[in-house]
Amino acid sequence: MKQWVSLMRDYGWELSTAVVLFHEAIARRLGLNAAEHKALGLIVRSGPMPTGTLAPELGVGPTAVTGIVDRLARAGYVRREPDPTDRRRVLLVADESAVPDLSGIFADLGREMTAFMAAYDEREMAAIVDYIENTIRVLRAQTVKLADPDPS
Amino acid sequence: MKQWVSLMRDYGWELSTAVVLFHEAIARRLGLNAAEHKALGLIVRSGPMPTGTLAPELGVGPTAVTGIVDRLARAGYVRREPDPTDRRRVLLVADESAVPDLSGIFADLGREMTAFMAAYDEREMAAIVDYIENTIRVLRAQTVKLADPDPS
DNA sequence: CCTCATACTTCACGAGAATGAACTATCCAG
DNA sequence: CTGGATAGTTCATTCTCGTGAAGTATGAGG
Repeated sequence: MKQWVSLMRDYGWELSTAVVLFHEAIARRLGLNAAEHKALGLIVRSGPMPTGTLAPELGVGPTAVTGIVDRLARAGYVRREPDPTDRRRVLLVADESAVPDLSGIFADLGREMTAFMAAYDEREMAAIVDYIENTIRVLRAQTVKLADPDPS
Repeated sequence: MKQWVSLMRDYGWELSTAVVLFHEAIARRLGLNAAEHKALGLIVRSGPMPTGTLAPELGVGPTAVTGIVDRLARAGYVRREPDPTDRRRVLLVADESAVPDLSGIFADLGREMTAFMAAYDEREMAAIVDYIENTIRVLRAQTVKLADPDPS
């Protein structure tokens, strides 16, 4: 069992690198820099959100968000909509239709993932899900620890 | 079996996000931007390499590498050494000793990963390794496809 | 040797993006 | 209704970083 440890360490590193490079490739394909890509991801996943919510998530000041959203809006990936409940606010809504060739990439990705995962039985699948869940948990914990140098 | 598919899609997204945020947190902790972090990773993993090798990997011109390496060298993460076989070249060598608090993070990460992985038996472990291998393969393939918009 | 190519650096410049102050519009508490 | 707080934007400024041209040093072929 001991030999798995170093093996997994290498695999973890390679997977991590592959994920990062994949993200970078997507951003480049969309013509977005890191901050814009991150912002778009947040808007797509967390649904319509006000501008102010984005600033702390991105780690930039509120003024920078205006520029980031300007570029995303100009590219057509998001649009600004007034918040009906608070007219000071501007809700950022992802424009799904404006991601032309990327849907093909994600479709390919999903198809290929599904293809090789079809070979797993229930117990193997459960183990994989467990592995992923725990990896996410551990990564998040270490990320928090990295952001907070002095946990007093 | 069908319900796994959408479940895995969400997990894939979350894992991917966690990995990216972890990388960003490391870079910030080291005081490095994306290019510098990427360069350091390449030097650490692929051993001593000449400056010129880095430029295409980072997607920048050779002149930019000088600045990137300057910052890495000033921070103490790498040092320049003359190539004994070709005195025009400058070899970039990672300085392992200059990563103080980060070794603790990686030690924690490895320990926690090892901890929950101890519960898997051989067959489960094999499934997980297979999953990781295939995911890496698929991600790399899609990354290439993204970089090359017109595969003629 | 002499010439040309290669490896890296230096420098001046320019593009991109984040910042803080100031401004407008809106909400809310008293 | 009035004063103060909040949401977002605009503007001028500043900073970072990559580029291209030019310079230095070294290697390789005739």
